[in-house]
Amino acid sequence: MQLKLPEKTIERLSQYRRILLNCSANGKEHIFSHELAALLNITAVQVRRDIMFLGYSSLQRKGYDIRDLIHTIGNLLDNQEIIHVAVIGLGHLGTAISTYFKGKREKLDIVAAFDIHPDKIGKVIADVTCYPMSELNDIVKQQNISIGMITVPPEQAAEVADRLVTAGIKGILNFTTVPLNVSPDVYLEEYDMITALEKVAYFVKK
Amino acid sequence: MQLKLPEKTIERLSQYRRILLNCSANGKEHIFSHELAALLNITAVQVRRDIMFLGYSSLQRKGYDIRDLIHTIGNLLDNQEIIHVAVIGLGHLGTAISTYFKGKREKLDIVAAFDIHPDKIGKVIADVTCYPMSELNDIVKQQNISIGMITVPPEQAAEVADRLVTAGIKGILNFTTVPLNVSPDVYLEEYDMITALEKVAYFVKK
DNA sequence: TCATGTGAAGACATTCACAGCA
DNA sequence: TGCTGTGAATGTCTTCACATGA
Repeated sequence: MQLKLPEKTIERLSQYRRILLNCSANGKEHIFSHELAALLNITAVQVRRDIMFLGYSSLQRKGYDIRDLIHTIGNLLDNQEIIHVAVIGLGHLGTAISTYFKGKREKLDIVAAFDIHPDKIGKVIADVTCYPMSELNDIVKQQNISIGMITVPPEQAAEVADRLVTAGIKGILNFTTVPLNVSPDVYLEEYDMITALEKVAYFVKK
Repeated sequence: MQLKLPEKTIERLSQYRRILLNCSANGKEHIFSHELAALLNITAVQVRRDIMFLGYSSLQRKGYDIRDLIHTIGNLLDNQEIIHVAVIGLGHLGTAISTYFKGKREKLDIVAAFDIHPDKIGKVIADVTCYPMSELNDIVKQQNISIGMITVPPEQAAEVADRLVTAGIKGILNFTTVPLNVSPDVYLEEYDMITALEKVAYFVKK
């Protein structure tokens, strides 16, 4: 569909956009590569290299046009249609994530949450309704949900992943601490906080 | 202190250990590189290469001795003394993380939480007491806390980071969506869920 | 002069391919 | 034979160095 972007570039584009949106909200119209770099603790060359991949060109001398750049990044990262997302597991983590995301991106919409606890079912958090796990398959299909975020306790993660795949999900973001195994046509991103903390601990001691 | 390990290897070592602990708890004593690899969706060569860095050698033919390997990894990742960790912001995210971690690692201990809301203060979640932000500086020093996990709303992240650095913290794990800027002798790890979700969305559409 | 865009070099990470051991 | 350990090749990412343009 598009020239292939390096994975790291994609991550940074997402971050550039977030910062640019913020700058734009503050009335800023142009930005230099070194300004953007400073805000993200990276080098200006890195920023320019990433923007190079977009094929975007600045107005020399005045830096990049913020509004333009936001659109260019959006064209690359976003889908045409809105992508529907579900949260599985509405404990503290699931709740935090739902609240966080809701309304943050036009093209990404959390449309449902699932849980097994009867007292959670029917609850509405940040506009997201919680359904029983038993309806997962039907609702994923009905609502055309293509991404699932797994925030259940570790013991249940593998089963939830299977059910998501069976329901026809296309991407999984796994917040649990167990690595998952899914069919290769489902994109899986592991998001592992224990590893992150242990890494910090490792560098702290040195 | 030790030969320098590649960053990626450190991340995987943390994951290997988690899996090995699990295997060990199930009574398994030896493991082949390809078994470990399959559990993490990586290649067996990768596993062997990482283990090579440890200087650890297997009993040929029977795979790696699980107990030994756990210790070898521990010697590398862990500190001698226990590292004290604080959570700043005891909303849903902070609560989830505290509950998650508590007691998961011998050498990493969450010893305090901080919040500004009066109704949170004094609460005890998973054995972690919540203190008012005003006491942050004192408690970090008293308790010899060297890592802070920031789980406050984005608007407050920068200020919290500054206060942590002033208090003498050595490492920060930032769960908020704003990139932070700290002095270079503080190790900073950004842990950005919006980027992770946007990345999944990108790969899903293709 | 000051910032961008980019070829080329360098650093880092993964995979190939195979020797060697039990 | 089946697995480990590793030199060498490949691939990916970052940085250097500098030509170019306003």
